[in-house]
Formats: sequence, structure tokens, C-alpha cells
Amino acid sequence: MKTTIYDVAEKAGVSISTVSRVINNTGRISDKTRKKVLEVIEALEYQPSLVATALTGKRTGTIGLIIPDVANPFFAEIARRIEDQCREIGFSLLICNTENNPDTEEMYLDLLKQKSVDGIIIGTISRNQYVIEEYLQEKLPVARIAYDQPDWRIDAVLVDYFLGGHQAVSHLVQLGHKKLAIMTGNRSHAGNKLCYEAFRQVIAENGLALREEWLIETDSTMEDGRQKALEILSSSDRPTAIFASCDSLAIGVYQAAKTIGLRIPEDLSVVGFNNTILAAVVDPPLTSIAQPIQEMGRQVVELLMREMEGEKAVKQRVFLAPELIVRGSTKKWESAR
Amino acid sequence: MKTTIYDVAEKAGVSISTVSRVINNTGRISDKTRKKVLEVIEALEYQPSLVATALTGKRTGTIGLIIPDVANPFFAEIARRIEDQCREIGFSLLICNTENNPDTEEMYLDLLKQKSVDGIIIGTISRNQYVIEEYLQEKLPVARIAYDQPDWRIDAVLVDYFLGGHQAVSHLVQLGHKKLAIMTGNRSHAGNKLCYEAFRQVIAENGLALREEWLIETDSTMEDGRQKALEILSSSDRPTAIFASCDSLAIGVYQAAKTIGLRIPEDLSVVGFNNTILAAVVDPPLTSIAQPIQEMGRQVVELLMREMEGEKAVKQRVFLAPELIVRGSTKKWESAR
DNA sequence: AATGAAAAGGAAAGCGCTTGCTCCTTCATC
DNA sequence: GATGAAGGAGCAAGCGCTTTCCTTTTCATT
Repeated sequence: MKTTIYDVAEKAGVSISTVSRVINNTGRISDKTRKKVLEVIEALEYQPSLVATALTGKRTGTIGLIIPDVANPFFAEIARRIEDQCREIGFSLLICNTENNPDTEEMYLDLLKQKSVDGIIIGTISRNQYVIEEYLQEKLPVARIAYDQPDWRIDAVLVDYFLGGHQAVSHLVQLGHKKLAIMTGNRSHAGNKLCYEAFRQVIAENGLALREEWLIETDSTMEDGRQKALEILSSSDRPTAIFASCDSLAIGVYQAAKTIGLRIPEDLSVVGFNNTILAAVVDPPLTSIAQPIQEMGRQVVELLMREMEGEKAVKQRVFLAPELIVRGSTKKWESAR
Repeated sequence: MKTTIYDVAEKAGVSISTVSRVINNTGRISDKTRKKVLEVIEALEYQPSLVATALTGKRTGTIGLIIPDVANPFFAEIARRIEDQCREIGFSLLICNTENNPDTEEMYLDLLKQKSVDGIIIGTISRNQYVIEEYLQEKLPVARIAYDQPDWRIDAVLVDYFLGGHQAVSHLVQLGHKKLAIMTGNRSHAGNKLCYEAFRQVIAENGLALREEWLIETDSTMEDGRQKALEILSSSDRPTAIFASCDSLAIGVYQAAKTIGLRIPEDLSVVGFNNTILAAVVDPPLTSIAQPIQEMGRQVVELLMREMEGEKAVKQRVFLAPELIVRGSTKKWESAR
């Protein structure tokens, strides 16, 4: 049988209150008693039941993370960093995959609440705003990471997508590219929209021509990237550089380029977004905008903690600066060509 | 305040026992009462506290997964499939990253036990055999996935690495390759060892020459793969095909080949192992041995469940057959060259 | 209408822990 | 030696639920 606090109390010849106090370092306990109790705990290999502890109103020491899919490298990395941070502060992480299905997400929100997690981190574009607002009312801390929905009043740690897009496009322009295309996922999502706006702005600032047919909006999958890229690259009047709002899209561009016989970076420069492991692995390595995922994880957990401690009244959104990682997929454009 | 079973009982004009019975569908309850209670539950949006439920001796509905790193695509996929399976049966998953550090692993084992998880799945080469045996004694189900340690008496779902290695090498031999190299991670791990043995056996069966310097054992990282590959590929008398015991190693080979100016698959065929997303993304797409991860996840959870139900007395190890996924990195060897 | 078995539902004892309250010791102080 | 303030430690309530016993109803039988 599992040893309980009673076993310890009995063997140490004290009451369970005393044992509890020793463990939690609360109340006054004489050194002698404390020592005795600790010895017994050691001897019995006693470990308090976190379930029972949780029931008495303290924390469960668990936080929930809701993301579309851990098998997606970007979210895997997010999960990893958040888990690291949680471990650091003695929490553990319950990871939930929604597949971008709002019903699954709602189911998980319910479940996390039933499990009395101490906080929830949301890494999806969520359609459960009202549920979450209810949670916040009930003092269950919730924060968002990576995805933004501007109409939500909620703590969030985000990347400045506009800045990221700006860096990516500026990089291409500085390399001498004049014929630029952009490929984003659904622009109703803030991140994609901001990339798009940054693109337009940089193009405008530099007095370059904006080609409507090179402003592509599609699903964020490799296959969609490939198909759309195939379309714009097939023409002889094609862009010399493409900025993709995520790495998978960029890799789709790689595939299209290969089919057509275009060399990267000689004939076409490509910039991705998120700097996932995929970017490092493709040939040539993909220039990509990196989100500071570790820092994001750190900060989102911190926001949650402060909310748990009841220290925070004001919701906040933190925008971290992304970083351009230059690899082999971008190259100076020789106008001689 | 959160609504409890008492609130429901009061509003429905029954005792909490009755509410509990309605929820769990136990005991005898008249349809009328049941209906009334359900209505109140609905109205109050009552959701039982799983913490309290767990304390009364029932399950926590949580299982723990211990892996080296979710950010590694192979383990991310494993985590994903196990999570899917857990959700199916109403469980949730606590994911723990050990970084292959035995102390971290032990810490997590303790933690999972304290959290009263209903079972633990281990996806690491573990050095905590004694701890785990203790858990099994205490009826805390534990099972392994992906990694085998033959001296453990424990439920496990594995892939038949020998078969996988055999398929990979046979594939290369059938393509006409006569000069084969193998690159594995640490051969003290069963999987690597079996790949190695399969390699030797196929070579022997086909009367091919075995070159000691082409039997490479190294760390399972891209960088190590690159360096070792560089060494054996630099010589003019080099292998025409390499079997790598994991995809990262294979990608290291890609990088080395590129440096030297060897084309894949024309000058060099490469086969990887695990069929991670990386295999699909590199150019040319990597031929790789796929582990049936979904099925593995399904079965490991099932083993755990049966253990929980107390149905099983005999430990078992299930070996699933891997599958060769032929892509663009392997090609018939023209002896004319 | 009396009888007893089956049906329905309540009371209460935990599960393992935290914590407010209370009570008993010690000492230092006068 | 009497007095009172700390210091130590125990009692018991309670967290929200499950489950064993028991009591009360209900209803078919005679």
C-alpha cells in the first residue's frame, strides 16, 4: 500500500498536522521534531499525494496547453519550451491537440477545468472566446501564445509579425530583388495579415511594383504552397523572390522550383517564417524568420504565474521581436540576368 | 464559486449520493429522479471535480509519457499518436522530456507517481529499471514504446529493427549495390544493434564484401552523420550506398554528399530509419524505414489499459513490422560506372 | 387489508491532506 | 515563585466525491 501522511505521523510519534507543517514549512516546529519527521519521511520514502493536496484547495501543479498538433514542428517546439519552463517552476504540462477543431478544443477546455489545472495556455486560433472569458471570470488564468486575436482581452505573448515580415521583405529588397511575391496562409489570421501588410509597405517604400497575382493567400500546407508556386513560377515573367509566411509553404515553393527547373537561390530566393527544424534540413537551408520560442515560453508561463498569484489586474500583450536567420535560400539578384 | 455535487443535490432536492449515482450510472435510480437530476446538472453546468473523484480511489484519468524530447520529430509523432489514443478512451497525457538524463527521468517518475497517474509509458532508454520494477510491484502499470531493453520484464510495443534493417539493406542490394556502408547510433542500444546485425547478415547472404571501416557507430545526430559520412565518402574507393539507422544521420549523409559533390541518388543511395517528416522534406525525398507509430501508440495504450483492469498477468513484448518507404534517395546502381 | 421482496434513495464514513483554533509547555521577567 | 508571552503540537473541520449500509417506499401477492 502507498504510504500516507498517517503512516509517517504514527511512526514519528506526532500528529499528521505536524507532518504536514514540516513538509510545507509552515507553522512552528522545533528542530528536533522536524528532524525526526524528516527522517521518517526519508525512511518510508513518503511522497505526498498531489491529488489530496489539490483537493484541499491548493494547486494541482499542472497547466494545460492547447495547440493544434504536437507533431507539427513549430508547435512541438513551443510545447517543448513551455514544458521546460514549467518544470523549472515545478509544474507539469498537459498537452492537448485540437486539430483546429473548435469542438475538440471546447472539450479540452472542459476537461482541463475538471482536472483543476492551475492555468491554461492557448496556442490555437480559438473560437471559444466566451468559454475562456468565463474561465477568466472564475479566476482560472488563461494566456495565449503565438496566435493573436485582437478583439480578445487576454494575456498573450506574441511575435511581432509585422516586424518579421518587414525584415524578411527588406532582406530580399536589399539583395536587389525587384520582383517579389508573397504567399501567406489565411489572412483573416492576424499574423498572416501583418506579414502581408509589411510586404506591401516595404514594396511601396521602395517604389517597387506590386503585382496582384503575386499576392497569394492559401492554406498553410506544403502541397498548397507547391501548387500556388507552380502557378506563378511557370510564367517566364516570374518573381525572383518569394516570401512565405511559414516554412511549410516555403518548402512547397522549393518543390515547385525543382519541378520547373529553377535553382534556389540562383534563380529564386525564398524566405520562410518560424525557422522550424525543416528550414535547417532542406537544401539549400532556408532563410527564415525565427520566433524566439524559448523566450515566448518563458514569458507566457510567467504571465500565467502572476495571474495565479493574483498579482496582476491588467491584461497585457507582449510582442517579441523575431529574428531573420539568413541561410542559403536567399542570394543577391544580379540584374544582368 | 465552482458548483459542486452539493449544489446539484440541493437544487434537485435529493442527496449527494443520488447525484453521484446518476452521474456514474450505478445503483438504482427512478427515471423521474434521474431526469430531474440531469436537468439540474445541465442547468447548473455542473462538472464533477476529477481531483475529488481521483481521491476516492478511482482513476485520475491521466497517463504519463516519458520521452527524451517532444521537439524531436520522431517523438513528437509518438506523443501525438499516444495522445490520440488516450483521448479516444477518455484519458489525458502528461508529457515529460528527459533529455536522456536519468536523473530528470527519475524525477519525473516520482512526479507522475505523486500525481497518481493511472499508468506510465516510457519511450526512453531508461536507467531506472529498479524504480520501475517497484512501480509494477505497486500495481502502477508501466509499458515501453519504441525502445527495448531485453533484460527488462515489462510490457512493450516495439518495432522489429532487425526486419527493418533487413528490408533496408535488401532494398539496396536488390538495386545492384555491392559496396554498402552502415551508420548506426550507439550499438549498445538494441535497435541499432539489430540494424547492424541485419546489415551483416544481408551482406553475408549475398556474398558481398564486408568492409570494417564502413561499419560506423556514432551519435545519432545530423552533425555526427555528416562528419562520419565525409570520412568514408572522401576516398575514391567509397561505398555506393549507405544505410543510416535514423533519418538525422541520413540527412547528415546528404550534407556530406553535397559538400563532396556527390549526387543522390545517382552517385550514392541513402536509406534512413523512422520515416520522420524530415524524410519527406529533404531533396531528394529520403527512402526510409517507417515505424507504424499510430499502431504502436494504439497498442501500448491498450496494454496499459489491460494492466489497469487487472486483466493481464503475463508481460508481453509486441514487435510490429516496419515498412520500407521508397522515395527518391535510392536508385539502381549501374555497374557500368 | 396484510405481507414481504424488490426498488429507491439517504446517512455517513472515508480518500489524504491543509489549516484555523485550542491547549499545553517553556522560559524570561518581575 | 507568580505571571504572561512565545513556542510547539494536536484536534477536528473540511475539500468534493464514492460507496457501503440502512431505511423507507412501492407494489405484486395472498
